Amino acid sequence: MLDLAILGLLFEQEMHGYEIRRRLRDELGLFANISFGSLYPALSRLERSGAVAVTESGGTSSAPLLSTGSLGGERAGLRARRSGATLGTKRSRKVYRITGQGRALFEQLLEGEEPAGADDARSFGLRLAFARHLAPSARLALLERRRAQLTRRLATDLVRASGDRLDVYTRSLVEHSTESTEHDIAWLDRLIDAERQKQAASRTDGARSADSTDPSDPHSGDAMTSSSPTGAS
Amino acid sequence: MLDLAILGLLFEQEMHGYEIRRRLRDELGLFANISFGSLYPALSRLERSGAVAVTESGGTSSAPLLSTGSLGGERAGLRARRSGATLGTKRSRKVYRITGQGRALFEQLLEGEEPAGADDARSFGLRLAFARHLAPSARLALLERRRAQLTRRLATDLVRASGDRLDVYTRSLVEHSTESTEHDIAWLDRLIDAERQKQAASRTDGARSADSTDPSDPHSGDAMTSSSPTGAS
DNA sequence: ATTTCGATGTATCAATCCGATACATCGAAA
DNA sequence: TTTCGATGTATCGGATTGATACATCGAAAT
Repeated sequence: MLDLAILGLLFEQEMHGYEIRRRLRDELGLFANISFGSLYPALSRLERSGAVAVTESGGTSSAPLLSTGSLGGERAGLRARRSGATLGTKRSRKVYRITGQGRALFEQLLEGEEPAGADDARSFGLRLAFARHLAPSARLALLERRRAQLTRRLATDLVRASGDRLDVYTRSLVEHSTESTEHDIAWLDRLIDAERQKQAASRTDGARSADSTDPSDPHSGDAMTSSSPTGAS
Repeated sequence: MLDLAILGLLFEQEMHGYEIRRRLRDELGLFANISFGSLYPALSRLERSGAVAVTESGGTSSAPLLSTGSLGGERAGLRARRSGATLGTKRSRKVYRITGQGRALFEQLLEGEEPAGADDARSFGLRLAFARHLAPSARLALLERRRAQLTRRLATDLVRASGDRLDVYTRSLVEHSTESTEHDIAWLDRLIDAERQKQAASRTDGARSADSTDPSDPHSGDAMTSSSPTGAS
C-alpha cells in the first residue's frame, strides 16, 4: 500500500524521506498526513528487500555513520544545487533511489488487483495517480474494476438502507453516502469514456503517441504492453 | 474509535459480537466490514475496563463460566468440549451489555473532539450516526467542527493542486476530490441549517419535544446539557 | 548578538486495525 | 447423507497511526 506510493514517487526521481512525505501530502491529496511511523519502516522494508537503495550524506555529530557515500563533495554540491527545493546540506539525510528490482515491484504492485477492503478509495486513488505508468488496457481495467466495486456497494447499500427505522442523522448520513458514491460513478464513467476514445483514436491513428498521456514520461505504457501477463512471481 | 461504535450499539440493546458486526455493516454503511481481529479485542478491552459486561449463553447450565482471561488452551478446550466433556452445549455465544460506566464512557467519547487525522470521515460519520444522543448544542458543534475541517482542507488543497505539472489522471483525481469535499460542505450546511431551525423552534416553542429527534430515545440530550465540560478522568 | 521558534530531518514506541486463518455449530439444499 | 453457506468466537502477523524524542538549520524577535 505505502510501498506503491513510495516506489511511484521514487520512480520519477530520487528523494529522501521527508520529501516523500511532503510530496505525498502536497501533490496527491491522498494520505493527508502519512505518519513517519509508517514511512520509515516502509523505507527500511523496501531497502531490505532490495527495491530501493540508499545513499547517506554526511553526519557531523555523534554516531559514526557509515561513510560509504559514493559522493564526495557535499559542500560544493549544496551550493551548486540551491535552485531546487530539494537541496540540502550536510545534515544527515538518506537519499533513496529506486532499483531495477524496485521498478519491477512497482509495476507488479500497480497492475495487481487492489484490495476490496477498508480503504479501497485510497488504494484506487493511489493507482490512478500513477495510471500513466500503466498500459492503456490495464488503465481501463482499473477504472472498470473500480466502477464495478462502487456499483456493487451501491446495490447492497440500497438494500440495507431501505430500513425505515433509522433516525434522522443516520438516514442523512446513508443518503449522502449514496449520493457521493453515485457522484463517484459518474466521474468514473467520464474517465472511462475518455479512455475508450483515446484507445479508439490510437487504433485508427496507427501507433502514434496516442496512448501517451504524459509526454514527459519515458515509459508511457510500452514496458507493460509487452510484458507477459503471468509475469513470474 | 471502534469502542465508540460498539458502545453506541450496545447503548440501545445488548448483543453478541457477530451481531455487532452485522449492525455496523448493515445499519451504518460505515465500516464496510469490521474485522473480527479488531472487534473481539475491542470487546475484550471494554470488558476489562468495565464498560461492558458479558453473559455467556449456550451452556445447558451456566456452570463453566471460565475465567474471562483464560488464555491457556482455547483450541484444546473447544476440542474437548466437542469430544464429549461438556455435552449438549448450545452454540457458545457471549452476549454483551453496556454498564453504567460504559454509558459514561460512551458520552465522553461522543462528545470528545474527533481526531483530525487519517480517517476523519469515519470518525465524524460515526459520531453523526449517534448524534441523537448528543445535546443540541453539542450536535451543532459537531457539524460546525466538521465543516471547518473540510473548509480548511479545501483551502490547503487548492493552494497545492494549483500546480500545473500534474498529469491528467492525478489532476482529475484532485479535482474530483475537491468537488466531493464541496459536496460534503453543502450537505453539512443543510444539516446545520436544519439544526439551527430546530433550536430556534424549540426556543420559541418553550420546551416541547422540539429537540428530540428520536422519541424512542429516553435521553434526547438532557444528560449532557448539564454535564460539566471537564468531566473527570 | 543571542535567544527563540518553526521548518526540516530521522527514528522508535505502544496501541490499534486489518486480512487471513482456524475451529465449531447449525439449517437447508443436494 | 453429505455438502454448503451462514452463524459464531478467537488468534496471529503485519501495516498504520499518533505521540514522542532528538538534532540541525534559517530567520525573526529581543
